Amino acid sequence: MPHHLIRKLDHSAGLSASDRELLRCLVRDVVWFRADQDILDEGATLRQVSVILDGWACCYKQIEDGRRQIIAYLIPGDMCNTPLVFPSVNNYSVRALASVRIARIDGQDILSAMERSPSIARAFWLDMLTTAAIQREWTANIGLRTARERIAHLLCEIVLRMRAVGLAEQGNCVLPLTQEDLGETVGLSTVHVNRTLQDLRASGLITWKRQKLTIPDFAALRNVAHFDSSYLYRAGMIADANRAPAGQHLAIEIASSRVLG
Amino acid sequence: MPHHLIRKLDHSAGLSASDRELLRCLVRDVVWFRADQDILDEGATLRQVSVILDGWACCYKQIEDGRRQIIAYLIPGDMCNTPLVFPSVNNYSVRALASVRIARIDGQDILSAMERSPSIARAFWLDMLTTAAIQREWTANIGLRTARERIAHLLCEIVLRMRAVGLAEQGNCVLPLTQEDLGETVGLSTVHVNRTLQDLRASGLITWKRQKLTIPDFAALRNVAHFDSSYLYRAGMIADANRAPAGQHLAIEIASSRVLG
DNA sequence: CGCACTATTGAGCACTCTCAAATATTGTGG
DNA sequence: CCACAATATTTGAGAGTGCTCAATAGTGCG
Repeated sequence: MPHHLIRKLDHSAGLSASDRELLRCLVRDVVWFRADQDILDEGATLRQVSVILDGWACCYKQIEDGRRQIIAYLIPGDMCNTPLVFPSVNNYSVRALASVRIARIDGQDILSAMERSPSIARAFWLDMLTTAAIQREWTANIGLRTARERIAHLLCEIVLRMRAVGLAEQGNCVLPLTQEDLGETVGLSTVHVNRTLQDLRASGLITWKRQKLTIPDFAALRNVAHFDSSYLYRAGMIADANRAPAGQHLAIEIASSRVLG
Repeated sequence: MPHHLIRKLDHSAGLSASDRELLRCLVRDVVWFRADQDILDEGATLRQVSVILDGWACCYKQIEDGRRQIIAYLIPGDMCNTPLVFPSVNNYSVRALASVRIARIDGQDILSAMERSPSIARAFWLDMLTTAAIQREWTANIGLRTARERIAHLLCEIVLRMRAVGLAEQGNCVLPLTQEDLGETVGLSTVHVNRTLQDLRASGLITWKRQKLTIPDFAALRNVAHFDSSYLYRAGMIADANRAPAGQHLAIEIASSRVLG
Protein backbone atom coordinates (compact mmCIF):
# COMPACT_ATOMS: atom_id res chain seq x y z
CA MET A 1 0.00 0.00 0.00
CA PRO A 2 2.71 2.54 0.82
CA HIS A 3 3.61 2.32 -2.83
CA HIS A 4 5.70 5.46 -3.14
CA LEU A 5 7.66 4.74 0.01
CA ILE A 6 8.54 1.24 -1.14
CA ARG A 7 9.54 2.57 -4.50
CA LYS A 8 11.74 5.19 -2.92
CA LEU A 9 13.41 2.74 -0.55
CA ASP A 10 13.94 0.20 -3.30
CA HIS A 11 15.40 2.90 -5.47
CA SER A 12 18.07 3.94 -3.01
CA ALA A 13 18.91 0.68 -1.27
CA GLY A 14 17.60 -2.12 -3.45
CA LEU A 15 14.94 -4.37 -1.97
CA SER A 16 14.15 -7.97 -2.79
CA ALA A 17 10.65 -9.02 -3.78
CA SER A 18 10.14 -10.43 -0.31
CA ASP A 19 11.34 -7.21 1.29
CA ARG A 20 8.78 -5.30 -0.70
CA GLU A 21 6.09 -7.77 0.20
CA LEU A 22 7.05 -7.54 3.85
CA LEU A 23 6.73 -3.77 3.78
CA ARG A 24 3.38 -3.93 2.01
CA CYS A 25 1.99 -6.06 4.80
CA LEU A 26 2.95 -3.65 7.56
CA VAL A 27 0.22 -1.13 6.99
CA ARG A 28 -2.23 -1.14 9.88
CA ASP A 29 -4.76 1.33 8.63
CA VAL A 30 -5.25 4.18 6.23
CA VAL A 31 -6.53 7.57 7.31
CA TRP A 32 -7.73 10.62 5.43
CA PHE A 33 -7.12 14.24 6.29
CA ARG A 34 -8.49 17.32 4.65
CA ALA A 35 -6.38 20.35 3.88
CA ASP A 36 -5.38 22.32 6.99
CA GLN A 37 -6.07 19.45 9.37
CA ASP A 38 -3.31 18.59 11.79
CA ILE A 39 -1.92 15.10 11.30
CA LEU A 40 0.48 15.05 14.23
CA ASP A 41 0.67 17.42 17.16
CA GLU A 42 3.90 18.65 18.66
CA GLY A 43 4.61 16.82 21.87
CA ALA A 44 2.36 13.84 21.21
CA THR A 45 3.67 10.40 22.05
CA LEU A 46 3.97 8.28 18.91
CA ARG A 47 4.00 4.54 18.56
CA GLN A 48 3.38 4.51 14.84
CA VAL A 49 4.89 5.93 11.71
CA SER A 50 2.62 7.90 9.41
CA VAL A 51 3.41 7.57 5.73
CA ILE A 52 2.02 9.91 3.09
CA LEU A 53 0.21 7.92 0.40
CA ASP A 54 -1.34 10.82 -1.51
CA GLY A 55 -1.31 14.56 -1.12
CA TRP A 56 0.99 17.00 0.58
CA ALA A 57 1.72 17.85 4.18
CA CYS A 58 4.21 20.01 6.01
CA CYS A 59 6.11 19.87 9.27
CA TYR A 60 6.06 23.15 11.14
CA LYS A 61 6.94 24.87 14.37
CA GLN A 62 5.19 27.74 15.98
CA ILE A 63 6.19 30.23 18.65
CA GLU A 64 3.88 31.94 21.13
CA ASP A 65 3.24 35.11 19.16
CA GLY A 66 1.88 33.10 16.26
CA ARG A 67 4.87 33.20 13.95
CA ARG A 68 5.13 29.90 12.15
CA GLN A 69 7.97 28.19 10.33
CA ILE A 70 7.51 25.32 7.93
CA ILE A 71 10.53 23.09 8.34
CA ALA A 72 9.75 20.37 5.81
CA TYR A 73 7.36 19.34 3.08
CA LEU A 74 6.07 15.81 2.96
CA ILE A 75 5.10 14.35 -0.36
CA PRO A 76 3.91 10.84 -1.22
CA GLY A 77 6.38 8.32 0.11
CA ASP A 78 7.58 10.55 2.93
CA MET A 79 7.22 9.71 6.60
CA CYS A 80 5.88 12.16 9.15
CA ASN A 81 8.17 10.91 11.89
CA THR A 82 11.38 8.95 12.31
CA PRO A 83 11.12 5.16 12.35
CA LEU A 84 13.93 4.48 14.78
CA VAL A 85 12.80 4.76 18.39
CA PHE A 86 9.40 4.03 19.88
CA PRO A 87 7.57 5.45 21.58
CA SER A 88 8.90 8.83 20.53
CA VAL A 89 7.92 12.46 20.84
CA ASN A 90 8.08 14.95 18.01
CA ASN A 91 8.96 18.54 18.61
CA TYR A 92 7.10 19.66 15.52
CA SER A 93 3.57 19.38 14.18
CA VAL A 94 2.46 18.02 10.84
CA ARG A 95 -0.39 19.51 8.87
CA ALA A 96 -2.12 18.54 5.65
CA LEU A 97 -1.61 21.08 2.86
CA ALA A 98 -4.01 19.34 0.54
CA SER A 99 -6.25 16.39 1.18
CA VAL A 100 -3.97 13.62 2.30
CA ARG A 101 -4.19 9.88 2.62
CA ILE A 102 -1.95 8.41 5.26
CA ALA A 103 -0.86 4.87 6.08
CA ARG A 104 -0.19 4.08 9.70
CA ILE A 105 2.48 1.53 10.47
CA ASP A 106 3.24 0.27 13.93
CA GLY A 107 6.69 1.34 15.05
CA GLN A 108 7.57 -2.05 16.44
CA ASP A 109 6.60 -3.67 13.16
CA ILE A 110 9.03 -1.46 11.30
CA LEU A 111 11.78 -2.25 13.76
CA SER A 112 11.04 -5.96 13.37
CA ALA A 113 11.18 -5.67 9.61
CA MET A 114 14.51 -3.89 9.90
CA GLU A 115 15.82 -6.67 12.08
CA ARG A 116 14.60 -9.35 9.74
CA SER A 117 15.99 -7.77 6.60
CA PRO A 118 19.27 -5.85 6.51
CA SER A 119 18.22 -4.34 3.21
CA ILE A 120 15.15 -2.87 4.79
CA ALA A 121 17.16 -1.50 7.69
CA ARG A 122 19.64 0.01 5.31
CA ALA A 123 16.88 1.49 3.21
CA PHE A 124 15.27 3.25 6.14
CA TRP A 125 18.63 4.48 7.37
CA LEU A 126 19.50 5.92 4.00
CA ASP A 127 16.13 7.61 3.91
CA MET A 128 16.88 9.19 7.29
CA LEU A 129 20.25 10.40 6.05
CA THR A 130 18.58 12.01 3.08
CA THR A 131 15.96 13.62 5.28
CA ALA A 132 18.72 15.04 7.45
CA ALA A 133 20.59 16.27 4.39
CA ILE A 134 17.48 18.08 3.18
CA GLN A 135 17.07 19.72 6.55
CA ARG A 136 20.65 20.96 6.47
CA GLU A 137 20.13 22.27 2.97
CA TRP A 138 17.07 24.21 4.13
CA THR A 139 19.05 25.78 6.95
CA ALA A 140 21.66 26.89 4.47
CA ASN A 141 19.06 28.01 1.96
CA ILE A 142 17.37 30.38 4.38
CA GLY A 143 20.63 31.51 5.90
CA LEU A 144 22.64 32.48 2.88
CA ARG A 145 20.48 33.05 -0.15
CA THR A 146 18.49 36.03 -1.37
CA ALA A 147 14.73 35.87 -1.73
CA ARG A 148 14.92 35.04 -5.42
CA GLU A 149 17.52 32.34 -4.87
CA ARG A 150 15.69 30.84 -1.92
CA ILE A 151 12.46 30.33 -3.76
CA ALA A 152 14.23 29.07 -6.85
CA HIS A 153 16.16 26.60 -4.74
CA LEU A 154 13.08 25.30 -3.01
CA LEU A 155 11.27 24.82 -6.30
CA CYS A 156 14.23 22.93 -7.74
CA GLU A 157 14.19 20.59 -4.79
CA ILE A 158 10.47 20.04 -4.95
CA VAL A 159 10.45 19.11 -8.61
CA LEU A 160 13.30 16.64 -8.21
CA ARG A 161 11.69 15.03 -5.20
CA MET A 162 8.41 14.76 -7.02
CA ARG A 163 10.21 13.26 -9.99
CA ALA A 164 11.85 10.70 -7.73
CA VAL A 165 8.44 9.31 -6.80
CA GLY A 166 7.08 9.57 -10.31
CA LEU A 167 4.88 12.59 -9.72
CA ALA A 168 6.58 15.08 -12.00
CA GLU A 169 6.92 14.89 -15.75
CA GLN A 170 8.91 17.27 -17.90
CA GLY A 171 9.39 19.73 -15.09
CA ASN A 172 5.68 19.83 -14.29
CA CYS A 173 4.19 18.99 -10.97
CA VAL A 174 1.41 19.97 -8.66
CA LEU A 175 2.30 22.50 -5.99
CA PRO A 176 -0.61 22.76 -3.57
CA LEU A 177 0.84 25.65 -1.59
CA THR A 178 -0.28 29.18 -0.99
CA GLN A 179 2.19 32.01 -1.23
CA GLU A 180 1.78 32.38 2.49
CA ASP A 181 2.99 28.80 2.96
CA LEU A 182 5.97 29.52 0.77
CA GLY A 183 6.78 32.57 2.81
CA GLU A 184 6.64 30.64 6.05
CA THR A 185 8.97 28.11 4.49
CA VAL A 186 11.75 30.36 3.27
CA GLY A 187 11.46 33.11 5.85
CA LEU A 188 9.88 35.83 3.71
CA SER A 189 6.68 37.82 3.97
CA THR A 190 3.77 36.88 1.75
CA VAL A 191 4.00 40.13 -0.13
CA HIS A 192 7.64 39.65 -0.88
CA VAL A 193 7.06 36.08 -1.99
CA ASN A 194 4.47 37.38 -4.40
CA ARG A 195 6.84 39.94 -5.88
CA THR A 196 9.66 37.46 -6.10
CA LEU A 197 7.45 34.96 -7.90
CA GLN A 198 6.47 37.64 -10.37
CA ASP A 199 10.11 38.27 -10.92
CA LEU A 200 10.81 34.60 -11.58
CA ARG A 201 7.83 34.39 -13.92
CA ALA A 202 8.91 37.51 -15.76
CA SER A 203 12.32 35.93 -16.26
CA GLY A 204 10.62 32.93 -17.85
CA LEU A 205 11.99 30.63 -15.16
CA ILE A 206 8.72 29.28 -13.83
CA THR A 207 5.02 29.05 -14.42
CA TRP A 208 2.72 28.47 -11.49
CA LYS A 209 -0.98 28.60 -11.92
CA ARG A 210 -3.86 26.69 -10.36
CA GLN A 211 -1.47 24.71 -8.19
CA LYS A 212 0.49 23.57 -11.19
CA LEU A 213 4.17 24.39 -11.33
CA THR A 214 6.16 24.27 -14.54
CA ILE A 215 9.88 24.72 -14.87
CA PRO A 216 10.56 25.12 -18.57
CA ASP A 217 14.35 25.25 -18.22
CA PHE A 218 15.59 23.43 -15.18
CA ALA A 219 19.24 24.30 -15.76
CA ALA A 220 18.39 27.98 -15.80
CA LEU A 221 16.53 27.82 -12.52
CA ARG A 222 19.29 25.71 -11.03
CA ASN A 223 21.80 28.41 -11.90
CA VAL A 224 19.72 31.12 -10.31
CA ALA A 225 19.41 29.04 -7.15
CA HIS A 226 22.98 27.75 -7.01
CA PHE A 227 21.24 24.43 -6.69
CA ASP A 228 23.33 21.27 -6.37
CA SER A 229 21.12 18.21 -6.33
CA SER A 230 23.65 15.86 -4.79
CA TYR A 231 22.22 16.20 -1.31
CA LEU A 232 19.06 14.50 -2.49
CA TYR A 233 20.85 11.39 -3.69
CA ARG A 234 24.35 11.15 -2.43
CA ALA A 235 23.72 9.47 0.88
CA GLY A 236 23.12 6.33 -1.12
CA MET A 237 25.67 6.80 -3.81
CA ILE A 238 28.27 4.47 -2.43
CA ALA A 239 25.71 1.82 -1.81
CA ASP A 240 24.60 2.05 -5.40
CA ALA A 241 28.11 2.06 -6.68
CA ASN A 242 28.58 -1.27 -4.99
CA ARG A 243 25.49 -2.78 -6.47
CA ALA A 244 25.04 -1.15 -9.85
CA PRO A 245 27.43 -0.45 -12.69
CA ALA A 246 27.26 3.29 -12.10
CA GLY A 247 26.06 5.46 -9.26
CA GLN A 248 22.32 5.53 -9.50
CA HIS A 249 22.15 9.16 -8.49
CA LEU A 250 24.16 9.99 -11.54
CA ALA A 251 21.55 8.38 -13.70
CA ILE A 252 18.93 10.45 -11.95
CA GLU A 253 20.87 13.64 -12.35
CA ILE A 254 21.60 12.97 -15.98
CA ALA A 255 17.99 12.08 -16.58
CA SER A 256 16.96 15.25 -14.81
CA SER A 257 19.17 17.50 -16.79
CA ARG A 258 18.14 15.78 -20.00
CA VAL A 259 14.45 15.90 -19.33
CA LEU A 260 14.23 19.07 -17.31
CA GLY A 261 16.57 21.21 -19.24
CA MET B 1 38.57 7.94 25.62
CA PRO B 2 35.53 9.56 24.00
CA HIS B 3 34.57 10.54 27.49
CA HIS B 4 32.02 13.24 26.69
CA LEU B 5 30.30 11.12 24.08
CA ILE B 6 29.92 8.19 26.44
CA ARG B 7 28.64 10.48 29.13
CA LYS B 8 26.12 11.98 26.77
CA LEU B 9 24.92 8.61 25.50
CA ASP B 10 24.68 7.20 29.00
CA HIS B 11 22.78 10.25 30.05
CA SER B 12 20.04 9.90 27.45
CA ALA B 13 19.78 6.14 27.06
CA GLY B 14 21.42 4.57 30.08
CA LEU B 15 24.44 2.35 29.46
CA SER B 16 25.76 -0.52 31.51
CA ALA B 17 29.34 -0.60 32.71
CA SER B 18 30.17 -3.09 29.99
CA ASP B 19 28.53 -0.89 27.37
CA ARG B 20 30.71 1.98 28.43
CA GLU B 21 33.77 -0.20 28.41
CA LEU B 22 32.89 -1.48 24.97
CA LEU B 23 32.64 2.08 23.66
CA ARG B 24 35.90 3.09 25.25
CA CYS B 25 37.70 0.32 23.39
CA LEU B 26 36.45 1.38 19.97
CA VAL B 27 38.76 4.33 19.49
CA ARG B 28 41.27 3.62 16.75
CA ASP B 29 43.35 6.73 16.94
CA VAL B 30 43.33 10.29 18.10
CA VAL B 31 44.10 13.21 15.86
CA TRP B 32 44.77 16.88 16.47
CA PHE B 33 43.64 19.80 14.37
CA ARG B 34 44.46 23.44 14.73
CA ALA B 35 41.89 26.20 14.40
CA ASP B 36 40.70 26.71 10.82
CA GLN B 37 41.88 23.33 9.62
CA ASP B 38 39.36 21.22 7.77
CA ILE B 39 38.51 17.98 9.53
CA LEU B 40 36.23 16.50 6.88
CA ASP B 41 35.76 17.60 3.31
CA GLU B 42 32.44 17.67 1.56
CA GLY B 43 32.11 14.73 -0.74
CA ALA B 44 34.76 12.57 0.88
CA THR B 45 34.02 8.90 1.40
CA LEU B 46 33.95 8.05 5.09
CA ARG B 47 34.47 4.73 6.80
CA GLN B 48 34.99 6.16 10.23
CA VAL B 49 33.19 8.37 12.68
CA SER B 50 35.07 11.35 14.04
CA VAL B 51 34.23 12.27 17.60
CA ILE B 52 35.19 15.58 19.17
CA LEU B 53 37.19 15.01 22.34
CA ASP B 54 38.19 18.60 23.03
CA GLY B 55 37.62 21.89 21.31
CA TRP B 56 35.02 23.17 18.91
CA ALA B 57 34.27 22.54 15.26
CA CYS B 58 31.53 23.46 12.85
CA CYS B 59 29.78 21.87 9.92
CA TYR B 60 29.39 24.22 6.98
CA LYS B 61 28.35 24.48 3.38
CA GLN B 62 29.68 26.80 0.78
CA ILE B 63 28.41 27.96 -2.58
CA GLU B 64 30.48 28.99 -5.58
CA ASP B 65 30.58 32.70 -4.91
CA GLY B 66 32.13 32.12 -1.52
CA ARG B 67 29.10 32.59 0.68
CA ARG B 68 29.30 30.18 3.56
CA GLN B 69 26.71 28.84 5.96
CA ILE B 70 27.53 27.15 9.21
CA ILE B 71 24.90 24.48 9.74
CA ALA B 72 26.02 23.04 13.06
CA TYR B 73 28.44 23.45 15.90
CA LEU B 74 30.25 20.44 17.26
CA ILE B 75 31.36 20.46 20.86
CA PRO B 76 33.03 17.72 22.90
CA GLY B 77 31.01 14.54 22.64
CA ASP B 78 29.57 15.39 19.24
CA MET B 79 30.15 13.35 16.13
CA CYS B 80 31.18 14.88 12.83
CA ASN B 81 29.20 12.37 10.78
CA THR B 82 26.34 9.94 11.21
CA PRO B 83 27.18 6.47 12.54
CA LEU B 84 24.57 4.54 10.60
CA VAL B 85 25.73 3.66 7.11
CA PHE B 86 29.27 2.98 5.89
CA PRO B 87 30.89 3.93 3.75
CA SER B 88 29.05 7.21 3.53
CA VAL B 89 29.46 10.58 1.87
CA ASN B 90 28.84 13.86 3.62
CA ASN B 91 27.45 16.83 1.78
CA TYR B 92 29.02 19.27 4.20
CA SER B 93 32.50 20.02 5.46
CA VAL B 94 33.72 20.15 9.03
CA ARG B 95 36.26 22.67 10.24
CA ALA B 96 38.01 23.22 13.54
CA LEU B 97 37.04 26.49 15.22
CA ALA B 98 39.62 26.11 17.95
CA SER B 99 42.30 23.51 18.36
CA VAL B 100 40.49 20.21 18.39
CA ARG B 101 41.30 16.70 19.45
CA ILE B 102 39.39 14.03 17.58
CA ALA B 103 38.89 10.32 18.12
CA ARG B 104 38.42 8.19 15.06
CA ILE B 105 36.22 5.15 15.34
CA ASP B 106 35.75 2.61 12.62
CA GLY B 107 32.22 2.68 11.29
CA GLN B 108 31.90 -1.10 11.25
CA ASP B 109 33.01 -1.25 14.87
CA ILE B 110 30.22 1.10 15.86
CA LEU B 111 27.70 -0.94 13.94
CA SER B 112 28.98 -4.10 15.62
CA ALA B 113 28.69 -2.48 19.02
CA MET B 114 25.15 -1.46 18.21
CA GLU B 115 24.36 -5.02 17.22
CA ARG B 116 25.88 -6.44 20.35
CA SER B 117 24.18 -4.06 22.74
CA PRO B 118 20.64 -2.76 22.22
CA SER B 119 21.35 0.00 24.72
CA ILE B 120 24.21 1.25 22.61
CA ALA B 121 22.10 1.12 19.48
CA ARG B 122 19.34 3.01 21.20
CA ALA B 123 21.79 5.56 22.55
CA PHE B 124 23.19 6.35 19.12
CA TRP B 125 19.71 6.51 17.64
CA LEU B 126 18.53 8.94 20.27
CA ASP B 127 21.60 11.03 19.64
CA MET B 128 20.72 11.13 15.96
CA LEU B 129 17.18 12.18 16.76
CA THR B 130 18.49 15.02 18.88
CA THR B 131 20.90 16.09 16.18
CA ALA B 132 18.02 16.17 13.73
CA ALA B 133 15.89 18.14 16.18
CA ILE B 134 18.66 20.71 16.56
CA GLN B 135 18.90 21.05 12.81
CA ARG B 136 15.16 21.68 12.54
CA GLU B 137 15.38 24.24 15.30
CA TRP B 138 18.14 26.04 13.43
CA THR B 139 16.04 26.16 10.29
CA ALA B 140 13.20 27.70 12.29
CA ASN B 141 15.54 30.03 14.13
CA ILE B 142 16.92 31.59 10.98
CA GLY B 143 13.57 31.59 9.24
CA LEU B 144 11.34 33.27 11.76
CA ARG B 145 13.30 35.22 14.30
CA THR B 146 14.79 38.71 14.26
CA ALA B 147 18.52 39.27 14.57
CA ARG B 148 18.33 39.81 18.33
CA GLU B 149 16.21 36.74 18.87
CA ARG B 150 18.31 34.56 16.61
CA ILE B 151 21.53 35.26 18.42
CA ALA B 152 19.89 34.95 21.81
CA HIS B 153 18.41 31.61 20.79
CA LEU B 154 21.71 30.27 19.58
CA LEU B 155 23.48 31.29 22.77
CA CYS B 156 20.79 29.63 24.89
CA GLU B 157 21.28 26.41 22.98
CA ILE B 158 25.04 26.52 23.22
CA VAL B 159 25.07 27.01 26.96
CA LEU B 160 22.66 24.16 27.57
CA ARG B 161 24.58 21.84 25.30
CA MET B 162 27.81 22.75 27.02
CA ARG B 163 26.17 22.17 30.37
CA ALA B 164 25.02 18.75 29.24
CA VAL B 165 28.63 17.67 28.79
CA GLY B 166 29.82 19.37 31.92
CA LEU B 167 31.55 22.28 30.21
CA ALA B 168 29.42 25.13 31.49
CA GLU B 169 29.00 26.26 35.04
CA GLN B 170 26.64 28.92 36.26
CA GLY B 171 25.85 30.11 32.76
CA ASN B 172 29.51 30.46 31.87
CA CYS B 173 31.22 28.71 29.03
CA VAL B 174 33.90 29.20 26.45
CA LEU B 175 32.71 30.42 23.08
CA PRO B 176 35.62 30.21 20.64
CA LEU B 177 33.78 31.92 17.79
CA THR B 178 34.36 35.10 15.90
CA GLN B 179 31.48 37.42 15.18
CA GLU B 180 31.94 36.47 11.56
CA ASP B 181 31.32 32.82 12.46
CA LEU B 182 28.20 33.84 14.33
CA GLY B 183 26.98 35.78 11.34
CA GLU B 184 27.51 32.85 9.01
CA THR B 185 25.55 30.74 11.46
CA VAL B 186 22.44 32.83 11.85
CA GLY B 187 22.38 34.46 8.45
CA LEU B 188 23.46 37.98 9.39
CA SER B 189 26.34 40.20 8.35
CA THR B 190 29.29 40.57 10.69
CA VAL B 191 28.52 44.21 11.24
CA HIS B 192 24.98 43.49 12.23
CA VAL B 193 26.05 40.71 14.54
CA ASN B 194 28.33 43.17 16.24
CA ARG B 195 25.57 45.70 16.75
CA THR B 196 23.14 43.08 17.94
CA LEU B 197 25.65 41.79 20.46
CA GLN B 198 26.16 45.29 21.76
CA ASP B 199 22.44 45.51 22.13
CA LEU B 200 22.29 42.27 24.11
CA ARG B 201 25.17 43.40 26.28
CA ALA B 202 23.59 46.78 26.91
CA SER B 203 20.45 44.96 28.02
CA GLY B 204 22.53 43.05 30.54
CA LEU B 205 21.62 39.75 28.92
CA ILE B 206 25.09 38.51 28.09
CA THR B 207 28.76 39.10 28.62
CA TRP B 208 31.20 37.86 26.05
CA LYS B 209 34.84 38.68 26.28
CA ARG B 210 38.01 36.78 25.42
CA GLN B 211 36.02 33.80 24.20
CA LYS B 212 34.17 33.57 27.47
CA LEU B 213 30.41 33.79 27.41
CA THR B 214 28.37 34.56 30.50
CA ILE B 215 24.62 34.53 30.75
CA PRO B 216 23.77 36.14 34.07
CA ASP B 217 20.03 35.56 33.80
CA PHE B 218 19.15 32.60 31.66
CA ALA B 219 15.41 33.05 32.00
CA ALA B 220 15.67 36.59 30.67
CA LEU B 221 17.63 35.51 27.61
CA ARG B 222 15.27 32.61 27.08
CA ASN B 223 12.36 35.02 26.97
CA VAL B 224 14.04 37.26 24.45
CA ALA B 225 14.77 34.25 22.25
CA HIS B 226 11.43 32.46 22.70
CA PHE B 227 13.67 29.55 23.56
CA ASP B 228 12.10 26.22 24.45
CA SER B 229 14.75 23.72 25.47
CA SER B 230 12.66 20.61 24.96
CA TYR B 231 14.13 19.89 21.55
CA LEU B 232 17.48 19.24 23.19
CA TYR B 233 16.15 16.57 25.48
CA ARG B 234 12.77 15.33 24.49
CA ALA B 235 13.77 12.68 21.98
CA GLY B 236 14.78 10.61 24.99
CA MET B 237 12.08 11.69 27.37
CA ILE B 238 9.94 8.63 27.07
CA ALA B 239 12.93 6.42 27.43
CA ASP B 240 13.86 8.20 30.63
CA ALA B 241 10.34 8.12 31.91
CA ASN B 242 10.51 4.36 31.66
CA ARG B 243 13.75 4.08 33.52
CA ALA B 244 13.77 6.93 36.00
CA PRO B 245 11.17 8.25 38.42
CA ALA B 246 10.77 11.45 36.43
CA GLY B 247 11.73 12.56 32.95
CA GLN B 248 15.38 13.30 33.06
CA HIS B 249 15.06 16.29 30.80
CA LEU B 250 12.84 17.86 33.39
CA ALA B 251 15.56 17.56 35.94
CA ILE B 252 17.92 19.18 33.54
CA GLU B 253 15.55 21.99 32.76
CA ILE B 254 14.81 22.60 36.39
CA ALA B 255 18.49 22.50 37.19
CA SER B 256 19.12 24.91 34.36
CA SER B 257 16.56 27.39 35.45
CA ARG B 258 17.74 27.15 39.01
CA VAL B 259 21.40 27.51 38.25
CA LEU B 260 21.22 29.71 35.22
CA GLY B 261 18.56 32.07 36.33
C1' DC C 1 -24.15 34.03 -7.34
C1' DG C 2 -21.83 35.33 -3.30
C1' DC C 3 -18.62 34.52 0.32
C1' DA C 4 -14.02 33.37 1.75
C1' DC C 5 -9.68 32.76 0.68
C1' DT C 6 -5.70 33.89 -2.18
C1' DA C 7 -3.08 36.82 -5.13
C1' DT C 8 -1.71 41.40 -6.46
C1' DT C 9 -0.57 46.27 -6.13
C1' DG C 10 0.92 50.66 -3.85
C1' DA C 11 3.39 53.32 -0.60
C1' DG C 12 6.28 54.18 3.13
C1' DC C 13 9.22 52.39 6.54
C1' DA C 14 12.93 49.78 8.86
C1' DC C 15 15.88 46.16 9.55
C1' DT C 16 19.85 44.64 7.78
C1' DC C 17 23.58 45.15 4.33
C1' DT C 18 27.75 47.08 2.15
C1' DC C 19 31.67 49.80 2.09
C1' DA C 20 35.23 51.95 4.52
C1' DA C 21 37.94 53.26 8.19
C1' DA C 22 39.42 53.24 13.02
C1' DT C 23 40.42 50.74 17.16
C1' DA C 24 41.29 46.55 19.96
C1' DT C 25 43.14 42.24 20.57
C1' DT C 26 45.85 38.28 19.72
C1' DG C 27 49.80 35.94 18.20
C1' DT C 28 54.70 35.95 16.83
C1' DG C 29 59.47 36.94 16.11
C1' DG C 30 63.24 39.59 17.69
C1' DC D 1 59.12 41.40 27.00
C1' DC D 2 58.18 44.46 23.38
C1' DA D 3 56.99 45.68 18.70
C1' DC D 4 54.82 44.50 14.75
C1' DA D 5 51.70 41.90 11.95
C1' DA D 6 47.56 39.78 11.52
C1' DT D 7 43.04 39.13 13.02
C1' DA D 8 38.93 40.65 15.22
C1' DT D 9 35.88 44.22 16.83
C1' DT D 10 33.75 48.58 16.58
C1' DT D 11 31.94 52.78 14.43
C1' DG D 12 29.88 55.73 10.72
C1' DA D 13 27.09 56.54 6.84
C1' DG D 14 24.31 55.53 3.07
C1' DA D 15 21.79 52.18 0.38
C1' DG D 16 18.68 48.34 -0.41
C1' DT D 17 16.20 44.29 0.39
C1' DG D 18 12.40 42.95 2.44
C1' DC D 19 8.50 44.32 5.79
C1' DT D 20 4.01 46.37 7.21
C1' DC D 21 -0.28 48.23 6.40
C1' DA D 22 -4.01 48.70 3.47
C1' DA D 23 -6.72 48.27 -0.39
C1' DT D 24 -8.03 45.97 -4.81
C1' DA D 25 -8.56 42.11 -7.85
C1' DG D 26 -9.04 37.20 -8.72
C1' DT D 27 -10.42 32.32 -7.79
C1' DG D 28 -12.66 28.49 -5.88
C1' DC D 29 -16.31 26.52 -3.45
C1' DG D 30 -21.00 26.05 -1.62
